[in-house]
Amino acid sequence: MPAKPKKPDVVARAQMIEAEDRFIASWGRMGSVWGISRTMAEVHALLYITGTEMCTDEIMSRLGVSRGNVSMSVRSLLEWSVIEKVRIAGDRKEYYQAEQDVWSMLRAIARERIKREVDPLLDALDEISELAPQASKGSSTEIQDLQQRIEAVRDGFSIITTLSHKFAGPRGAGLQTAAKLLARAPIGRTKKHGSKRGGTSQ
Amino acid sequence: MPAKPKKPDVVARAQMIEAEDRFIASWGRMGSVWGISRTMAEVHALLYITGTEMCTDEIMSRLGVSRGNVSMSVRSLLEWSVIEKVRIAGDRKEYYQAEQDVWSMLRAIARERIKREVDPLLDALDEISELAPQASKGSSTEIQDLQQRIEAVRDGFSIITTLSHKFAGPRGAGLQTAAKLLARAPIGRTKKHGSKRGGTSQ
DNA sequence: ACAGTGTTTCAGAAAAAATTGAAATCACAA
DNA sequence: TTGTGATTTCAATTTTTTCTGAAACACTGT
Repeated sequence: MPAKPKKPDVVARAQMIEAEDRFIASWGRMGSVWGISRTMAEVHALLYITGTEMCTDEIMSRLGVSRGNVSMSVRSLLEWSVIEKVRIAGDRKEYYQAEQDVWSMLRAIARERIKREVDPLLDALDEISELAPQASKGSSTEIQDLQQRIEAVRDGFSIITTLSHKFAGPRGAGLQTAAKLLARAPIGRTKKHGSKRGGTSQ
Repeated sequence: MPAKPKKPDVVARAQMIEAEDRFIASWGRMGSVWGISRTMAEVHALLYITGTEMCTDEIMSRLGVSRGNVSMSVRSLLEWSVIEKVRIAGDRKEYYQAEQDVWSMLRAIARERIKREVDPLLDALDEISELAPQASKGSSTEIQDLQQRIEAVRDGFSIITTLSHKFAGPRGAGLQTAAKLLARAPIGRTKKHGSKRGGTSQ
């Protein structure tokens, strides 16, 4: 048990819990917006923000959700590789711990989202492009236009996917370095949100 | 009225409709995954893939959805600036037409998604960071760690937002050029999906 | 094999989100 | 201003998604 350098007073402790809860709530809310179940996002937030490994029961009681829900959420998070199992000697329970490196985490999230949100669309577009009447010299402009529009979308997403795979690949600092690198290149202009603290820094 | 170079035969015409419907269905399905109402995505898909300006009733009957739903969807799409109103002389109805440039469209989508999915989180994180007990030399490691974790997430998203604003800004070919530029830089490795046709081409 | 823990599954319940449809509102020509 | 047709709004409804809880299952030590 690591020594507590200074025992935080009761007030600070309460504030910490409050801040954690708010973080969990915000992350959970975003989860919904991202098409992820709120609980799944909350479990992740809890493990990340506390940095502690926790077992099912601890998660259940802290978030006030059912065992089944925690079980399902944990499974998805493991698939996403944003948390991992931890075994604790002399304890039969499974403990879970969040990836603590933010960029690893963001890459993992990006990867999963591409997988869910872009790949299926690309597959569908390929299929549709084949199904549609083929454009050729003799085709009506309608047919040519249709093919051209499908192709345009397909190519756009294809480029985005390629890019993402480079940046969000599980190994390497792709996203991080790219982001930092590109953040300085003057392609456009930054907008607000540079308010508090270092912010965009670098 | 532009001449039809070759009147497409009935079969080709049917195939076109079929392809359009499939495109609409796929885009709609993705809409759900993206946290957008299915109808909103379908309306956009319809306007994009046909390239035609359409009025409320045409959209209603083609998609088989209610007037109210079309009205709401159209309003959102206008806010997203992925479609625009068109007035047709001597007609009292409003017509709508989709942005036809794919990169403009993708940039608009990216912009809106950042607005919905990242900005509120950044704001929340700032607030939480203030609310949490402030770290200082005398603080317990718990407090320092908490602040450090909040900060880490904040900075990550902050960089992503900055980047996105550069790439997805309404004017300029930010995303397109960046994508093309970066697509060749060997940061990682590409994976599948280069199957049919030009693919990632350029 | 079995007792004791811990985990997963899944049908039904609850909650959230999307959609309808009709009344209210608007916009414009006469 | 009034009449007409188009559009918007929103309470009620339908559909979809998420969550619960308890039974089934799995693992481990005896």
